[in-house]
Amino acid sequence: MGHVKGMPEGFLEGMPLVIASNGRSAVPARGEKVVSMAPNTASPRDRYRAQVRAEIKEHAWGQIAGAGASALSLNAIAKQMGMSGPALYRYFSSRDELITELVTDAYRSLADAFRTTASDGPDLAGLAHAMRRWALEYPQRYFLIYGTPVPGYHAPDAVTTIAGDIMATLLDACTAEATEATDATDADNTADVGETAFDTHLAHHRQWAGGHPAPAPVLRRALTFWTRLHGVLSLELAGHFTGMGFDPAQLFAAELDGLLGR
Amino acid sequence: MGHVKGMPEGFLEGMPLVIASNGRSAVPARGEKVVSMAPNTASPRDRYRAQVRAEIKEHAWGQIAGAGASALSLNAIAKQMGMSGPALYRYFSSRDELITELVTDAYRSLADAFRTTASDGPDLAGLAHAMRRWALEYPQRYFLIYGTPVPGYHAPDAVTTIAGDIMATLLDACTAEATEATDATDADNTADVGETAFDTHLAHHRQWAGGHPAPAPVLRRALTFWTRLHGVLSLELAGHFTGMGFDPAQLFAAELDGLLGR
DNA sequence: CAAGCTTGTTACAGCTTCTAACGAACGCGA
DNA sequence: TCGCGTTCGTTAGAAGCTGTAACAAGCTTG
Repeated sequence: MGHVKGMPEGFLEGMPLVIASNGRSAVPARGEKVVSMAPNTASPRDRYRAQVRAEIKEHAWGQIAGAGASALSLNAIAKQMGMSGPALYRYFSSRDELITELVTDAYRSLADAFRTTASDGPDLAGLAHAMRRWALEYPQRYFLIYGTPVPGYHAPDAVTTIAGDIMATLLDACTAEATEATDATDADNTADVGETAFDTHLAHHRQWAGGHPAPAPVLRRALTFWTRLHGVLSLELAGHFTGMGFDPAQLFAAELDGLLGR
Repeated sequence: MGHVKGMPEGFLEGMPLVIASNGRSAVPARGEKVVSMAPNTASPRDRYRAQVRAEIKEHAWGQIAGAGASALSLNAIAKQMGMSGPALYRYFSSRDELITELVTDAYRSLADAFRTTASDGPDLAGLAHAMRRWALEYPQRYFLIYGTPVPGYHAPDAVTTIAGDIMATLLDACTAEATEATDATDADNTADVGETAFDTHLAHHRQWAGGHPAPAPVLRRALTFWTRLHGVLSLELAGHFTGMGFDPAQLFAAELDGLLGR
């Protein structure tokens, strides 16, 4: 009900508002409706618009969790919200735009989880566990980021920026680990890790580090961390271990142990 | 043209037949039409049916390569083949059944690539390179197997069987490597690999090995091989390295080097 | 040859995305 | 306070999809 004709009466008080404590997190916690604090000075109409957009995205996440991103239906979302299908196109110009927003939010969510963890000190093991915790809590978001790509699709600038943030956090932690290691032992024995051929290749192809001062072996370490954790995590989330009997958590822990040098 | 009304006249000579040399491979090479050798005694109708099914699958692979599995359209395939939409339902009872077939074929294709490689001797490095070669040649098949899962979907028995075959091949290679290592050095120093906590866990949860006699450390090695290679490969195929500048092949080689003990 | 099975056709229901035209409510400026 | 433009939600409809039903025509087997 509610929406009979035209804009719903009293739309400002019509929905429970939750002011986001963290100004960055664009992905609401389960069941909450969030309006960012920054555009508090915005016009009522803008606030209502942001509100509806957030509600649409929430229903979208619900649908994705239930049947995957490919089954996302704007029409179904509209019905759930008690309005007609075409009304949603006032808020998202197309289904693709909505999905792009969800992808961006997923990246932001992961970046937030990483940054939050790293704020308690740059610790690779903590980052790894944060990664797994986040992935298990939001598998849909994980697959939106790391799942099957759409052949024609090209990610917008926003996500490449956020992906850079995530990588920077990881590089910070790897750098901290490296300096810590050289502090613990004597100087100049960093070479005991072994300079590989790929390290020298990386030294010449490091623009992806975005100005991060980490030396090539540290870049390589970050890449290895990323690929190995993704290897176990993605297979676990996709259910490839389900029929196998062992505990994926223990496999993850074992892989992390290997990464941290036993 | 061709199809005007009813079954096309002279359908037996209507299409170029290629008799499969390998009786197992259900996935045809690019641009070929394959009919298995075994049901050569089948009725002409059956042969025609298999022929059309294969042609449908070929067009399906083309569509998947172009726009992803979610964009696969039976109607579009029918048009490409010059017949009406509902006609396809004589060959596949639903879109899901077609996709399931494609998934099964993808598994079979990977299993064939593995088996072929292993027939030249059980060599882990060779298996790894075969994996990457296959994945780069058929990224769509890789993502059909290891990509984003559909929440409700449960794989049919056929694919779990084939997945078991793949794992068996990998376990064979890992076993060969282990015995080779113990032959090279003296006896009873297998312990220098280090028995991890996860090894003992695996020793108690090994039914997934399907009766393979490999000891727990070998099981663990197979798992590690699988997850690490998948980690680099899936990120490469999904394009997560594209903007980064370095050569994915070298990252893969480096990871493989690490896996093989430098 | 004749009966039956198989395959193709068109028509249609019901879903989807998305556009177009319209009316009503909001809210800002005068 | 009043009015007018903007925004929003509506219905109608095009074009596409999956999948079903009814029917026509040809192969194939008794």
